[in-house]
Amino acid sequence: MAIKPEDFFKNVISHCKEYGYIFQSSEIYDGLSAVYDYGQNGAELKKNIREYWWKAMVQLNDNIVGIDASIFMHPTTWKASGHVDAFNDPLIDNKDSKKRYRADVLIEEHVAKIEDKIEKEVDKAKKRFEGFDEAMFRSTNARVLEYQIKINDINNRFKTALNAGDLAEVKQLIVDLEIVCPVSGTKNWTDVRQFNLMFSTSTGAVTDESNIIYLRPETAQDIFVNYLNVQKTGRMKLPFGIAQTGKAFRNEIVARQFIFRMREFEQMEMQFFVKPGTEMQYYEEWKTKRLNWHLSLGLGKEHYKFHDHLKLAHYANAACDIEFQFPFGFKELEGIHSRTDYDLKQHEQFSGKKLQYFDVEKNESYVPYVVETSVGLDRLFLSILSSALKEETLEGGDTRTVLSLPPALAPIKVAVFPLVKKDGLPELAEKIINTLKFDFNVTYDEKDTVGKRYRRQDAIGTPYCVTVDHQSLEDNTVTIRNRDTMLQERMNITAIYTFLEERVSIKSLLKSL
RNA sequence: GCGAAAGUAGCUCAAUUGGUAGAGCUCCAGCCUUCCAAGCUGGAGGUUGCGGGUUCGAGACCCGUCUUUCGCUCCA
Repeated sequence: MAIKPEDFFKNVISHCKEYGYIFQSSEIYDGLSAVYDYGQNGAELKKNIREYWWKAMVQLNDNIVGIDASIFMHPTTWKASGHVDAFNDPLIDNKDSKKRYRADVLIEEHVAKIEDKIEKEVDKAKKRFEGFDEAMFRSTNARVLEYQIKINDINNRFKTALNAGDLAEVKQLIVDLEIVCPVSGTKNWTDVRQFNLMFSTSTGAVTDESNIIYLRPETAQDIFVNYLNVQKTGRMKLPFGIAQTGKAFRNEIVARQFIFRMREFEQMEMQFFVKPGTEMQYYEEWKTKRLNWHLSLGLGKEHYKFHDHLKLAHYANAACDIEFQFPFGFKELEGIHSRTDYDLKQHEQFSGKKLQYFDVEKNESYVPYVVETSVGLDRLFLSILSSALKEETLEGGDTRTVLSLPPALAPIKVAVFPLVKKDGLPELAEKIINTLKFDFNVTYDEKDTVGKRYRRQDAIGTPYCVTVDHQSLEDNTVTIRNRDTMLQERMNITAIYTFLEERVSIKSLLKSL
């Protein structure tokens, strides 16, 4: 009974909503496109993933420290990083070919065509007249002058419109010039829109150009601008890393596929500073380490693959993605980039401050190279949740929905039930909860038959259920039932803590690395 | 952004050519019940995404808009 990937993905989304993992933002107001909220279970799962990453990075590596920097940064940061200039183009789409163009390029190309016509006139005249005075011809020939006036008009209109931010006028110009799409040959254009990757707001009570401030589109720059602070105060020696988790914001043109691409999302990044020339060694090392971290979650090796970037960004000398097989195909989960000294050098240049490291062995100062690991927390969440969700057919033809989350990451670690809600069983269950709740997230349920309660916990991914029965009152033993195998074993109440500690703690997961 | 499909109770879905919005599950209060969802009684929950229009009458038809999924596009 194969289920279509498309339908399966819909199941994941509705399961997330039904069991308190993810809600659409502002749902009662019809929602906000590509923004989602984590519910009571989602927040726990997300927190556990973050904690596992943080401890694996910061706690297990004595040369990596963590910071928590702010979302607002000095506007010059984004000039230095290249984000301000990279995404500021007026764009227009042709509705027939569905191709997107930069409006300024379309107009420039049109102007270039008119210039070609002038050149043709000049060439023709050159051949016709002996002792041809080109400058004189250009300034007096009626046809050339007409073309030249046209060009000047276009350029003036375009400049005025652009400076005034009048995008309707830019479109009108394209319409007036009867510019057609090179692919479809039609003039069926959308409106001109200005796209900027970054969200902006302003500081202070008065809004004007001077106090525009951006929400960071990536967390990496916080680490670069704090590089020297951390290195000096932490007495860090190369190679060392700075880790950070936090929100980033991108005004995506198309944000889709549930929490895979959101406008507000959370990154977990680590920038590893190394001696120039050693970066490839550490690049390879981190590729291996990060893949192993993912594999430790037990979602299945076959779901992961590396994708090496053939076309490198201007700052990188090596880059790859760890891709995961989502319900909609293999997509980027984590990026590992060798960023050279590009970022620190840019910040040196724009800030005028030296961001160098004094190497006592070589007795010289230099700007370190950087190897970055950057994973999307929300994507990680989706990878875990979508591979955990299963519809099982049991003996006897029953089906059950089970969320086989890695036990250490599950929102609720254990549920405690009284077999029936009388005869003192609820009281004993409560006692057990009181011994466990300081170390584990525990829940209690006495409604409906115990079988039904097991299934409820299966659906939210609780790895273990403890059931108190009449025998418990006599010999202090309970049954503990495994989510995945559905098998039960009987143990003494005092043994529960250690049993769980070995199976559902972040510590148990860290030890497996 | 373009194109396609969809939006009715918390969930999954009904509602004849336009004629009083229903069911199952869930949830809540009880009853019954000695370990894997299905027993009994009662109850809650909906301006049919939102706004207009056509009509005596709209969940259905028309227009706009929002949201979601899919394809294209985009993703230094």
